[in-house]
Amino acid sequence: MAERKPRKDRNLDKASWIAAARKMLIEKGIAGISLRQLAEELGATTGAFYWQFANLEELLEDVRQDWAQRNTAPFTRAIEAAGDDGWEQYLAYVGVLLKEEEYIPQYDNAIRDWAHSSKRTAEVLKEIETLRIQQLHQVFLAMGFTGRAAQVRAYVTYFHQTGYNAMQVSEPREERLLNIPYYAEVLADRADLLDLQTAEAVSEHFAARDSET
Amino acid sequence: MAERKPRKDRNLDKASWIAAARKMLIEKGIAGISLRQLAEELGATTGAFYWQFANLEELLEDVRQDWAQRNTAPFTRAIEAAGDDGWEQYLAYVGVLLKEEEYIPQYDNAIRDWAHSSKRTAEVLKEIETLRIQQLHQVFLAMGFTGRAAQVRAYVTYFHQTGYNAMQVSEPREERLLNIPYYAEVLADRADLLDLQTAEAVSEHFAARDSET
DNA sequence: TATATTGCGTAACATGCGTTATGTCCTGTA
DNA sequence: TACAGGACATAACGCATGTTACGCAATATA
Repeated sequence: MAERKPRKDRNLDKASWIAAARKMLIEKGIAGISLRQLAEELGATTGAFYWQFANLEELLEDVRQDWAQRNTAPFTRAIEAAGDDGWEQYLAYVGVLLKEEEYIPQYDNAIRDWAHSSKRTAEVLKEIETLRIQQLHQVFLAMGFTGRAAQVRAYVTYFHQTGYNAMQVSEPREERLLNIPYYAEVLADRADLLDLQTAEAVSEHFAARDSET
Repeated sequence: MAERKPRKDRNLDKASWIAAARKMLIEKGIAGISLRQLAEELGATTGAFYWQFANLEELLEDVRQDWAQRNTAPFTRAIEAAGDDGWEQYLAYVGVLLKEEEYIPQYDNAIRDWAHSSKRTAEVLKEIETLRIQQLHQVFLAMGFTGRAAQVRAYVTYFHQTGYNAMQVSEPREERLLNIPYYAEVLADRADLLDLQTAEAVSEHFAARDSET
């Protein structure tokens, strides 16, 4: 039962606890996080935890920062890499959403839930969301929309994304891809993508864009 | 400390507990609900609770049903009262959203949070959301949109609403009203409301519609 | 080789939780 | 007026939680 492993094999640094907490937060929500379960997940005990952190809140604050960085940076990178053209920026943004490799929508959901019971989390969430909407606003300005029209399109796009994630839609990937051109028509007023009639065509349109950079 | 009130004054029926639980759920989320605090809110103790319910789960199931009814019926009523015209139905739908008297957006948020930790809640949520999206789909069909275009507009409208609520936007009411015409232009492809240049004009447009029925 | 420090494991504490057993007052009925 | 049952309050049980005190082995240092 002791099973005390030699020092070299164990590597319980802060990052390990943060990673385990992130996983547990995404899977079970903030209420599902407990120190004992975190420790068990890592094959350790609560005693080990208090060597790295002063208390649970200190870990949770690190998780908030982990989220802010992981789920924002991919969009910033993609948009900046797309150049000055607004339409290209929009496609790059949607590309990150569709891949769901770097950006983890469930991470967003968990943070949003948590924000309802934690003032500090609500603070961080609000800060990041303001930043994201400003990013989208710039994209629509670059597309040629002005004033309230650009603002509203940024809102609709981001709220739609948030709502889609929050609902955990169980849409087949093919259906989702086939809808993309219609979203583009509604949100960006561009019919360009309506020519893409199959899911493969939509997918390739974004895949080709990836390898360009 | 005893402070036992006479029987006539107390009225601890099921509805009282459900109302208290609804309030607590909306304010603090599902994790903030505890039997002892509920009892304290009602000036009672946990003993009183178990006279009305077999256990906590039984109350929570009643809360789920309370939500399903309270936050769905207003839209159904408004749309049916609007007649056959799709555009009128859309305006009626937005009217309920704007009033925020019957429909409580925070109640939706709390249920959606809860759904992440409760399989049964996720089940009820999914059922209601499917129903809501079908309602919107019918509205856009009545407006003349067909096939995937009607479907996507139903999605965007509902996801946008969900996202707006989930983000707890702190938008001044005047700003929100001024944006409404632009939402209508994007989502319903109708520029009718763009003539409304002031918040009062938008507000009156929906107020006039209310008193018609 | 002796010692100090790092890096944990172990066990206990106080607290809050849902639930239950039991006691007790109030009210309706005869 | 006596009694039965409804409508609670009270107190305790078992459990999970964050936190802390303490012990101990592995490593670094001298």
